[in-house]
Amino acid sequence: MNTKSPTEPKFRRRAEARPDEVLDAALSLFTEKGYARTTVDQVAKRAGFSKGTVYLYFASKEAILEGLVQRTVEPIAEAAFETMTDYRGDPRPVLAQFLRAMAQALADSKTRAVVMIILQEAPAAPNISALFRKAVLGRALPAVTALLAQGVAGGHIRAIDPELTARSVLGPVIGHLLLSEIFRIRPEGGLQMDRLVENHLTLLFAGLEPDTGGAP
Amino acid sequence: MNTKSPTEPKFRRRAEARPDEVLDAALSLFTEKGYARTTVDQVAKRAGFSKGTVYLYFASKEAILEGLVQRTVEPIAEAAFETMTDYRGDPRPVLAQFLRAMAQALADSKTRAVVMIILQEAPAAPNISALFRKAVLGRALPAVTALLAQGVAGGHIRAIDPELTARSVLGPVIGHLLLSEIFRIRPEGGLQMDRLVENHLTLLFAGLEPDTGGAP
Amino acid sequence: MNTKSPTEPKFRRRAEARPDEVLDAALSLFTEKGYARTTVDQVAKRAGFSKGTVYLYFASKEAILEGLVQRTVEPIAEAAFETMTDYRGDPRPVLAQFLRAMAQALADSKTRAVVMIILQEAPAAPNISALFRKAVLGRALPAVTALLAQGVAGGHIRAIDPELTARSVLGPVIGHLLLSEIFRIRPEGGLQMDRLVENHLTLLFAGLEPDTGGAP
Amino acid sequence: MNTKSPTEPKFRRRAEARPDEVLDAALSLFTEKGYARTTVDQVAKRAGFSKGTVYLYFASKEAILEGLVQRTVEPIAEAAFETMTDYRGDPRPVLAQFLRAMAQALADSKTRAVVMIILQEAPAAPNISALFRKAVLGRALPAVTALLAQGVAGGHIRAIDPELTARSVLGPVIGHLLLSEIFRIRPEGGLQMDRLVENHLTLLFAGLEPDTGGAP
DNA sequence: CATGAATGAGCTTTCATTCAT
DNA sequence: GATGAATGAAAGCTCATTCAT
Repeated sequence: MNTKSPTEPKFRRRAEARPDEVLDAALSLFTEKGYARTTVDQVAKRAGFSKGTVYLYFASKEAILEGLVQRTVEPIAEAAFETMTDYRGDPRPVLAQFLRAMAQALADSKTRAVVMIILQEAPAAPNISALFRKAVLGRALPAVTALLAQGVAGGHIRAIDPELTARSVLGPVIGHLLLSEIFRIRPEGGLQMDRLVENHLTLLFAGLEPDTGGAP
Repeated sequence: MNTKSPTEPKFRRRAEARPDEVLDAALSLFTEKGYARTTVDQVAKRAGFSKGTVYLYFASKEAILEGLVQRTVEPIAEAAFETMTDYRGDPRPVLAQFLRAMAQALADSKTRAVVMIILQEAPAAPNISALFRKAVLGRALPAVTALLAQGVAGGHIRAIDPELTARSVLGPVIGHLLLSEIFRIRPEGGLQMDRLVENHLTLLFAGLEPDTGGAP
Repeated sequence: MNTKSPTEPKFRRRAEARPDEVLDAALSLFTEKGYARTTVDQVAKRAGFSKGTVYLYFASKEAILEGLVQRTVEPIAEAAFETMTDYRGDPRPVLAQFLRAMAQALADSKTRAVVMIILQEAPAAPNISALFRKAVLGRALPAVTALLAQGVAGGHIRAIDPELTARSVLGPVIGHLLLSEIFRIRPEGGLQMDRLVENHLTLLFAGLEPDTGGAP
Repeated sequence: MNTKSPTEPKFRRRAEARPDEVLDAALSLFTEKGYARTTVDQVAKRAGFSKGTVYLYFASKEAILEGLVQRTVEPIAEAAFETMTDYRGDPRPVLAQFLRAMAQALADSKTRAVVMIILQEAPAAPNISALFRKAVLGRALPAVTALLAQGVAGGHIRAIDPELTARSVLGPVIGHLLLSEIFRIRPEGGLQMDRLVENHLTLLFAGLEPDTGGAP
C-alpha cells in the first residue's frame, strides 16, 4: 500500500526537473502553433503549473526558446563532427558515417521539432540563428566542404564544386525533414529517415565516382 | 456647378492596384520582421495609405498572408509541371528542365521571400501550408516520383527508390535556399542558384546512370 | 427637436483636447493615490475613454508624469524670475515681489498638486527631478542667493549667509504647502498662502534690517 | 537521543533583533528606489534572510513601512516637546532650543530618510501620514503657535500671527531638508543643518524683536 | 523557526479591428 | 471610398503573499 496521496501534491519542492518540464511543454506548443502564437500561460498550464513558476526558471519567453535550442543543439553537434577533421582519402565512407549520424539524431521527434522551430524562428530571433549557425552549420558545412575538396584534389571523387556539392550532400535530408514536418508529406509507414539516407548515399556515391572517361 | 477641383490630381493610383501594393508592402515587412511582429499599420504606412484602407481590400491580417501566398504560388505551379506528364524515356533531360525552372522561379527575390514565409508560418496558419501543398508540392513530388519510376522501369536510370530519390532531386535546392535566406550562408558573390543547380545536375545525372556493370 | 443624440457621441474626432484631458485625470488620481498606485486604466476611465486611447497620446505611464510636470513648471518659472537679474539695492522689495508671485502661482490647486507630485516622485524618477531642478530650483535659488549677497555687500541688509538665508526666504512657503497638502494641516478658512506670505515678509524684512548697533 | 547538532552555530542572531534588521534593510532600499519599486524579496536579501522570514515579523509590506515610521517618530516627538509646555516669557530661547533639537534629530541620516519616505508615501498610505501628524506635527505646531502667542501677548516679540509664524520658524528647516534629499541641492561640504539653524535663528530673532519705535 | 517554490491577480503595453466622419 | 481615433482583449512580466517542508 502506497502511503503517497493519490492526488499529486500541489507543491513539489526543489524540483530540478522544472526547467525540462517547461521546455517539453513549450516544445509541443511551439510545434503546434508556433512560437509567436503560444503564450507563456499556455506553456505553464501544459507543464502543469502556473505562469509565475515559468518565470522562476526562465527570464523571458525568448529565454525558453533559447533553452530549447541549447538543450538540443549541443548533442547534435557533438555527435556529428568527430570523424571529419583532417581526413585524407575517399570522402565517401566519412560522408556515410556523417549522414547516418544525422539520420539517427533526427530519429528523435523532439530533435526534429526543435530543428523545425529553429528554421521557423531564426529569421526573427537572431540569437537563435546565431546559436545554431555557430554550433552546427558553421561546423558541418566547412567540414563537408573541406572533405570533398581534398577528395577532389586526391582524385578520389569527381571534380565537382565542393561548396555547392555540400548542399547536395545535406539538402535531401533537410528537404525530407521539411516535407514531413511542415507539410505532413512522408512515405507510407512514417519518416524513414534512415531509408532516405541509404537511398541518397547510393545515388550520391555513384554520382561522386570519378569519371573513368569511357561513357557514351 | 462643379464642386470638384478643376485640376485632376496628377497621380491617382487606380484602385485596382491597391491590393498588390498592400501585398508588396506586407511581403517586405514580413520578410524583415516576420508576420507576427509586423503590424497592419506598418503595412498600410509602407503601402502608402492608411490602416482602414487595408481593411477595404483584406478582411484580416491573415487574409493578407493568404493573398501573398496565392499570388505567388499559382505561377510557380503553372510554370513547372507541363513537361512532366506522361513522359516516357530517360528522365534526366526532364529533370534538368524542371530544376532549371525552379532555379529561375527562385531567382526572383519576392518568390523566395514568400516561400520562406510559408515555411515560417505553416504551423500557425494551416491553410497557408495546405495551399502550398496542394498547388505545388502535391503536384511536383508525385510528378518527379512518377518520372523516376518509369525511368527505372524502362532501364534508363539506376534502380533507386523513386519516392525517396525525389528528395535527392529537390533537396539540394531547398537546402541552398534555407541556408541563404535563414542563416545568410551563401557562396561568395550571392545566391547563385543556377550554379548550384548545374553542379547538382552533374552529380545527380552521374548518380542516376544505370550500373553497366563494367564499362565498354 | 435636436437631431443630435442626447447621449454623448461615442467617438469625438480630432480632439486636440485629449492630452490635456489625460493630464487632468492623471493629476487628480496621482494626487489621491500617488503615481505608483494609479493604473493607466484608471486614468483612462476617469478621463472618459479607454486605455488604448491614452497610449495614443502618451508613450508610457511615465510620459504622462513628465507631461504633467512640463505643463506646469514652465509657466511657474517664467512668471517668477524676471525681476531678479542684476538688481542692485535693497533686496527686500524684490523678495516681496518674488514671494507674492510664488503665492499666486500656488493659489492654483492644479499647480499645487503638481508640485506635490514632483516632491513625491522626484527621488524615484530622476528626469522629473532634473526637469524641476533645471526649470525652477536651479534658477530660483541662485537668483535669491545673488540678490541677498549684493544686498549684504551694499549694506542694505544684515550680514547673513546668503545661501542659507535663501532657505529662510523660501522655506516657509514650501513648509506651508507641505503641511496643507500632505497632512491637511492648514489655517481655518483654507490655505491662505497670501496671508502666509505677508506675515512671513513682515518677519523677514525686520530680520534683514541691518543692525543699527544700539541693541541692549 | 539528541538530534541537534552538538556544535552550536558560532553566530546566531537573536530573533529579537530581526525586526530591526528588516527595518534597516527596508529603509535603505526605500530610500534608494522608493517604496513601490522595492520588493519584499530585496528587503529580505539585504537583511540577510529569506522572504518568508520577513513575513514572520511583519504582516505585510505596508506593515514594514509603518514599523519604520513608528520606530523613528516616537523618539523625535519625545525629544522635542518637553520644554515648551506652559512656558512664559520671551519665546526665543525656547525656539532656539527646539530648532537645535530638530537639527540634531535630522543629523541622523536614518531619521532624514524616514521623514522623506513619509512625505513620499503619504498620499498612498494615509495611516502613515496620520501617524506622523499625530505624533509630531500635531504637537509641534500647536506648541510653537502657543509659545509665540504668549510671547506676543506678553510683549516679548513683535505682533505677528502666531499660527503663520510657526511656518516661518519651521519652514526653513523643512525646505533645507527637501532641497538636499530630493534634489541633491546642498551647500558645499554637506547638509550643515546646524549652520542653517544658526543662520536662521539670527534672522528669526531679529525679525521677532518687538518694534521699539525709537531706540533707548 | 526558517525557507523559497509556487501562486495568480494585476500591471503596462500592443495591436487587430471597427466605424463615425 | 478613405481615414485614423477609438476600442478592449490579450500578452508578457512582476511580486506580495502563502504554505509544505
